[in-house]
Amino acid sequence: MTLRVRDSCLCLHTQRAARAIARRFDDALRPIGLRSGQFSLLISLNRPEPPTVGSVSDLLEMDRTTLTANLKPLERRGLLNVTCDAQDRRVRRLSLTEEGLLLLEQAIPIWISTHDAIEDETNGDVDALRDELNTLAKVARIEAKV
Amino acid sequence: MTLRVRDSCLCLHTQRAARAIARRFDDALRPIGLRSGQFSLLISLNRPEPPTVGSVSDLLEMDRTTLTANLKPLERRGLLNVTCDAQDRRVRRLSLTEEGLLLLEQAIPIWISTHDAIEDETNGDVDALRDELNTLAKVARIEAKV
DNA sequence: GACAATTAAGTTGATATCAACTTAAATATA
DNA sequence: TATATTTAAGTTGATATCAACTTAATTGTC
Repeated sequence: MTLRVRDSCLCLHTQRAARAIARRFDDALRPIGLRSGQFSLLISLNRPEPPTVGSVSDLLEMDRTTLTANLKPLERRGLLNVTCDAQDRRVRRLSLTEEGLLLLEQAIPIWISTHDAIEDETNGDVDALRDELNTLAKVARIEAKV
Repeated sequence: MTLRVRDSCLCLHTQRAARAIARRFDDALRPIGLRSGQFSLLISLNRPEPPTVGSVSDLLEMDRTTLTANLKPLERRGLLNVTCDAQDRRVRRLSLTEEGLLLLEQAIPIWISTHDAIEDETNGDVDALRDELNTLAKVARIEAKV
């Protein structure tokens, strides 16, 4: 029985793939001092309208308090700013600094080459995988609230 | 450009799905005091021959030092034992205790119902997803060593 | 057998993750 | 308008994650 669980558990398999791919991007991004999660976070902030804490944590399927914690080292490095919203003072808006934007520009070519290499090696339908991951995330989220 | 990255990045999408599904299993397993990762770890130990630290961290695609850290709370709770190998004294062998096995038996039905619910909701080919996740993990691992 | 190289695992320090609780502001209701 | 409810976000404490460094034991080479 435990064998069946070990071999079929979607949670285990997703975690395992997530750790492996995160390490791959961590390695690639190390020269510019970013981790994979930090890159994903910065990418999520590059919008015309600075997003709120809640909207970014929803986008990343991440606990709100995790995001708060993750912002701190990036804010210390001057890569982003956290400012109060003018209309609603409960709301915090997250924006990239000039420095953050410059670092992101350095990160993009690294992301492209790393991602291309993984896609090439995968030899599968990457778009289908992405769709299935989105479905999985959505299902897990909705179910948890029922 | 950052939009393309955000929408297509396999790293981001895998992390996101991993967080969502982990929370789902965390919720389900909370009544028996296990997190999803702890459940996966205990499941990995339920073998005739107690596995070594290195073999389990390979199986879970997890850094060896992460596994060392994760063992501690479970060992404190008396769910597993860490013992020296008789042949090679560098090697540590990990085994479930009686208590750990009993807890695992309580966890199995929770896993089944949770996993079934997610599979039902997914409406997709879960086996294909699992295969693609395995490929992704394998590719990321091999590439990193080149 | 002595010593170098390799291998298995632990320690430390920084970031990541989430639950439970708290704070503060906006909104709804009396 | 006063108070209750709701909403957005922060704080604290525990576990999770990994890199860099270290320790200790085995293996290889002379």
